[in-house]
Amino acid sequence: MNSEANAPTPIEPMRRETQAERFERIYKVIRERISVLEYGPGTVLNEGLLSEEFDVSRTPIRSVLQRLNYEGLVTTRNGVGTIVTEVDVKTFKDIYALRMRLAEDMSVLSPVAPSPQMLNEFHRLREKVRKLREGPPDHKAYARLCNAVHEQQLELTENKVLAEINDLLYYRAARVWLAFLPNIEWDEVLEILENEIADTTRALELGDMHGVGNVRRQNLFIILKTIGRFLVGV
Amino acid sequence: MNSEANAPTPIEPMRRETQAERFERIYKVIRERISVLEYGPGTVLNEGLLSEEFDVSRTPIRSVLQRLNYEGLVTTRNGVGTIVTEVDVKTFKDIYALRMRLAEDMSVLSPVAPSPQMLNEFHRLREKVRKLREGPPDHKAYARLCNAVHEQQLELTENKVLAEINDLLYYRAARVWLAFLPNIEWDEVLEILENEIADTTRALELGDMHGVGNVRRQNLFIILKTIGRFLVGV
DNA sequence: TTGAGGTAAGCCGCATGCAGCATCGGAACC
DNA sequence: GGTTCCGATGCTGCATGCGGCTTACCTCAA
Repeated sequence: MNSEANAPTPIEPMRRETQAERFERIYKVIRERISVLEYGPGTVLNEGLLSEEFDVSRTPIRSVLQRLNYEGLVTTRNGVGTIVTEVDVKTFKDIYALRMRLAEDMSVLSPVAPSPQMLNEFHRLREKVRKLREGPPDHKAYARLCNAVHEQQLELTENKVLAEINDLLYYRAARVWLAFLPNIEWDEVLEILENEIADTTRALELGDMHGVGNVRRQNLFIILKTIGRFLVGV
Repeated sequence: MNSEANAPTPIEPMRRETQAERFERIYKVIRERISVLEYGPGTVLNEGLLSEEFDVSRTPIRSVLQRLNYEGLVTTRNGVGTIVTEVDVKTFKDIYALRMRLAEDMSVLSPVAPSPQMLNEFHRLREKVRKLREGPPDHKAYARLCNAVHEQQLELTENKVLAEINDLLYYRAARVWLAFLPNIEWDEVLEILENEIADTTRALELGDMHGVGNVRRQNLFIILKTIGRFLVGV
């Protein structure tokens, strides 16, 4: 078939996927499904079905689910299945309070100088939000966009450990916000997001990393307050 | 044998250990061994040997090792074994910088009012340090004491998520300090620890939670600086 | 003596069979 | 009709055999 010179693929000539790479791939797929509420809280994940879908045995699937378990996204119950967690109000508040602090820390501890590529990426994300505003509500697309913004924000610190923890906390509680979207005006939701991106970009262009942290912090606060409006009775 | 009234064990009448409990037990044993340098950096852990020691198959041992892997305490390499990680200098600094911030956060976010039991516990710990100062250097006992102090400090916040993260970061990097102990005067090491406990107790008695955070922060700074003395050449 | 190549042993990653647990529905009894 | 018990079903947890990877040692040749 192939080989025999010709060099059709200069780099990565048919390299098979590593174990670790496959694990990471499956992990991220399932995590995203949880984060965009494709697997909503209470959903029961079946090891057998997942192993069929990803064409591996139950063993590696179990590894992935165990990791998601440690990260608080699912809980596994013997004889039943692996269940996507509900985030209780107290935990949600704890996480957001902490994320607000960490947003400041990020700009204090080891901020990175904003690169042109990064600015470009933020502009691109803002454009995507604008596109989304024109169409009808699409919560999944919105969620994916939030994930992408989050991904970029992780790049703003050189402190890898801090970035890791931010990542953990984001995926652990961000989906609560998604669950509240139906109660909120669609355009308002997107305006909040676009504002955050715009403000962040502005601060980045000025090299004002402290400002970037404040924007993030303020945004988390807005989300916390907005959700709080619906929790007064609880 | 038993049963037939008599009630020899009023509570927990011969209840077998749950899966989760066994997992937690094995996990904590291995984590402690790593944290007190019984398994020093570079040590190769063998799934087969561990499964013999704990009298289970390789499967649950693998679960525990995978968790330790996610937490950054070990890395598993195919065909070789599970290796206790070395903490590189940069990561160490990142973690301590973060822990210093979190020490403040702990007293700001959700401090708990100090209870008499807690004060008692701190007094007890201080007594233990005094005992340790009288004897010859015993790094393992010192390490266990540090773990115990850490455990108590986790009780100082009601923010469970914050406590979790503190725990993760502590076990991930605290053993670096232990590795430097041979370079430092034994009595100085214990004095630092006793001072921290004493200062913390004093602040707790005054209900000054902010002070507690500052004491913790200052102590982390001392450790960071002390280690820094030996890293100038690196 | 030194270097390289090959071989053998040991370990982890995966697949799979089996046992224990949880749940649901039907049947039997009150 | 309502309730309780029990059996069937399906799922996760565990044990284990096998394949692939890594490494160390031994051999042989330069």
